[in-house]
Amino acid sequence: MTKFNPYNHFGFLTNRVARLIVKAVEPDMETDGHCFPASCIGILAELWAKDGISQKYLGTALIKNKSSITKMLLALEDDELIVKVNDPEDGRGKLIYLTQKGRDMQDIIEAKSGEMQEMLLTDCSNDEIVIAKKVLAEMYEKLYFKVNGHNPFLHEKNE
Amino acid sequence: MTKFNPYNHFGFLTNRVARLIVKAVEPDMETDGHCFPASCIGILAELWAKDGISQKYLGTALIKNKSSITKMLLALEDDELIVKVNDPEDGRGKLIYLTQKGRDMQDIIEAKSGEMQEMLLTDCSNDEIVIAKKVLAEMYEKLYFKVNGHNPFLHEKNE
DNA sequence: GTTTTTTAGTTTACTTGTAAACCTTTTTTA
DNA sequence: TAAAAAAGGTTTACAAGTAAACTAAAAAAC
Repeated sequence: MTKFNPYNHFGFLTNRVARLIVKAVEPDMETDGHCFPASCIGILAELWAKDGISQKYLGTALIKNKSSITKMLLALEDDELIVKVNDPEDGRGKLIYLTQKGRDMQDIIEAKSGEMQEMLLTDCSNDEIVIAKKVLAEMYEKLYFKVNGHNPFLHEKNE
Repeated sequence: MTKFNPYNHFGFLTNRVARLIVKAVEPDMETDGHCFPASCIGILAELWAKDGISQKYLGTALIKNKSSITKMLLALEDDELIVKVNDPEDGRGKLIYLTQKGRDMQDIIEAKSGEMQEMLLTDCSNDEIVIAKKVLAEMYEKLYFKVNGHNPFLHEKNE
């Protein structure tokens, strides 16, 4: 058996990088006074891409179950980043919309993300970064389909 | 403000891909009869790279706190994948070693990881895959240093 | 060399996330 | 169209992960 090299495995790399990003970003968020949990950024990301979506959709997109979504939305509602509206076309459903504050958060987070990328990837060329994103996006779409049985919504809206 | 494109952000991509991989792999693990939780693979990965390490190290490597490590090791011990040994050189410490069963798991998991990569990356060239891994490894090392104040252990052992 | 401080790991109490039962509305079907 | 099945969300009960207090050993300070 050959020695194990974790750097060869996307499961290892994506998991560690994702966790470390959260860990690295959290203290910044606190000092900036944005008090919602980092896990909620995923919900905001979906809403920035498309405002007014259902909780069910958020669940499949974020790979979380519906009770988790309910709780996260509660936190975002408390911070006045989103509002819940009864779906006029379906008495069961609710639609989630960003508030102005929620929309404003987009620039802040995108800026932070860009800063981080620059800081972390000083030894990578622009081409390499583009390729890395392409490969990850490819995995994302294939995995999403495998797990959820349909393609991610974001893609249609952002091609 | 321009439309948000999540595919441009490593925070989004790594987080989603990492979660989806776990979700996609879990059912396979159950049918194969490996009953330890997927989160524990991270511990095994560290041990495959270097057997006989401390719990403290596992904590920093996995970005988990020490009580989480204690619990995960309990699960792995129950499944007879690892053993805990008192550190002969430090009465406080314990060293974690793989059992034969734990070592055998390496091939199984590596095979699964390879299969997955092939299935997911049919539209990417080999070169692109290598570059993507390089970029992720770069981020991993920089983030690891930023969060933990020193470089990852694995790197020294697997260059 | 004794006292103080720090460190590795465990235990206990809490927080966050999930599964399962529930309510309400919609869709299916007969 | 009435009855049955399914679907979106919430609530409740549970599981997994974390923080903080604790134990015991080592290192540092004096």
